[in-house]
Amino acid sequence: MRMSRFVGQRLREAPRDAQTASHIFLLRGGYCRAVSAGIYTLLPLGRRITRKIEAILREEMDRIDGQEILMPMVLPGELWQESGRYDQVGQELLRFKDRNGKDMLLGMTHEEAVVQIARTELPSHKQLPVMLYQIQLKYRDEARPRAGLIRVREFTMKDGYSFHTSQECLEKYYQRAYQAYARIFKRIGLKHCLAILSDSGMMGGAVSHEFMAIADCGEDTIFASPDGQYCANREVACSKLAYVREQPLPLEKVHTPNCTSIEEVAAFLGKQTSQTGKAVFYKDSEGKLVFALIRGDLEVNEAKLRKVLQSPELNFADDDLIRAAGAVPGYASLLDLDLDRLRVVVDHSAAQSSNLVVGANQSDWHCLNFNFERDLPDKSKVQVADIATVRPGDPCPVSGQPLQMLKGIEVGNIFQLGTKYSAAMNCTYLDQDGKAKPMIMGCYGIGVGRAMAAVIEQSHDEYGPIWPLTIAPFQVHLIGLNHSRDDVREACEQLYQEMQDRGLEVLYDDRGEKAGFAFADADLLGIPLRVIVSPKTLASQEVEFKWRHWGKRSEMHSLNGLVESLQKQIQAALAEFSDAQDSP
RNA sequence: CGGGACGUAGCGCAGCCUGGUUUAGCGCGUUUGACUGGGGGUCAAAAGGUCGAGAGUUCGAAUCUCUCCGUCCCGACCA
Repeated sequence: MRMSRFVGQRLREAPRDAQTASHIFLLRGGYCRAVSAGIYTLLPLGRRITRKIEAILREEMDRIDGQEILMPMVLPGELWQESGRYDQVGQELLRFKDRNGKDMLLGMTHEEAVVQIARTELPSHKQLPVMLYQIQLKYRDEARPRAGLIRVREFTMKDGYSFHTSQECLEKYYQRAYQAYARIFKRIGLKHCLAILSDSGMMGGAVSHEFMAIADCGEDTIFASPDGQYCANREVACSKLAYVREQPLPLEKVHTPNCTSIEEVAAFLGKQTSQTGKAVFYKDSEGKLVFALIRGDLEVNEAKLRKVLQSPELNFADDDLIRAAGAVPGYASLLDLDLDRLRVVVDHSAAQSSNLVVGANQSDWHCLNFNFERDLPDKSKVQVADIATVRPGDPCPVSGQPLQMLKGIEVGNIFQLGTKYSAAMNCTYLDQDGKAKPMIMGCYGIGVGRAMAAVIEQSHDEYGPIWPLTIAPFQVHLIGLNHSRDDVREACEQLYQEMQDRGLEVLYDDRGEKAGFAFADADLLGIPLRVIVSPKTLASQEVEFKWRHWGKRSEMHSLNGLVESLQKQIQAALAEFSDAQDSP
């Protein structure tokens, strides 16, 4: 491709809206343009990259026996009513009516659509297992798109769905998918990518992993053990905290005027916050009050609590609701409370610690020496669970080592769905025994544009992206300096022709711009190999070449045999990514 | 949905507070020409604007008031 014809202007300055490296460089380099909040057009540069990522995705999905299909982005509401999600999912699902007034929606994920296919196309156990995948647009009406292509409303996703006759078969396939994902991210060039335990959220299902590209701008918080034995999303991460166990002392009421916060109470009584119990109130999906009790120095993890309560929604309760249940805000306590009027969840930290300071359920009074086992004889109305937010440095649940906190971009995820959708939507097969059974499903997603952005976050310098050869928009950037001179132009044209003949992907800067201008553009394009032709190099029948990741350093190479040499270097470099080709 | 900021040419900004010599400027980019030629060069000329939209105040509004829309940031939410 000749740069004089190539669409996508480089910008000297980034739009003010762009904050993260990937957002800035994607816009400055002319990879994409915003159309609306979280909605982008990919320009040729960006599209060339996503096509390469998509090609890798197809290869790896095919290698684990995936079959590509293409489902529509526009779906009838009734299909989602079958699974129950039409009403469950919130405003991220964009609903609208067609001209006949029929409920329609834009697909944000395709379980329903693929189940519709599976239940008609796969009637027999003999056909299973099967994995169907697609690379298709999704739409999620995000409340807050951000960071360029990292969090968008419309995006391309590779989503795959597997169908099995047994949990065992699903687990086996899940392992293959896991391996395929590891290969994919390696081939795409994501260097720091962790597979972590995650919350399956609205997807349902028991086991799931998220693949996180570690990057400071990532939205997800990860807790990782330094020895690599444990790695989990903050939403599910747990730790092995030690709890203070002592001989229980008698309950004692103490006057604590104007001490409505844990810090105030602890300071007033001369205690550590970890010697107190904190009451946190929420309102669940049905509007019922939730009383969460946790050790004073810890925070409630709402994602965990939501799961314990099986409540998709959870909001802080207002004081009126708390009072209505008979509790006193600021001094609330499980003691002297009618537990039928609310839901109670007690964190292990509060259930297992001895002699905590808790509220007395009376304004300006607390109780010393609360012991859960002793002081709440009727445990039937109380759930004890892990609802604590892990803190950096807390001990790893596996190794006991202090957990590190990392930020990550979720570039992919895999779920063992089980029969959630097949059961709800009557997706059954006839088994050997002649009985209809629901298929056991898994699902596997990767965001294409987000993966591209994540690569920039991990691989750039102050001048622009540094693309891995496997997904680079071009392999070679050929630049002619003093391009108006016949000898330079002719040498460039000849090289350009030869590179194309040999199948190299080459972008040829034939614009005749000044060196500084051309180099600055080249840095923003981030093409791995750069070849520079100028009167200076031609004087010795040479050209200059360098790898983008070298920075400004370069080497000379004789014109003779140049293209062959580049081809070899490219093959060698690609081979470094392709030990991923080994069978799992 | 809560908090904050912003909206003037493709991009970055000034002007607004204190309304009127503003025919709305500047830098980058774009077009034309010349000189240049190794890290966004110099000179000359040019094109490009419903000042986010609407209403109001005023003799007069980019500037003051109100409403709406849009965008970004923090939080909430997020298969």
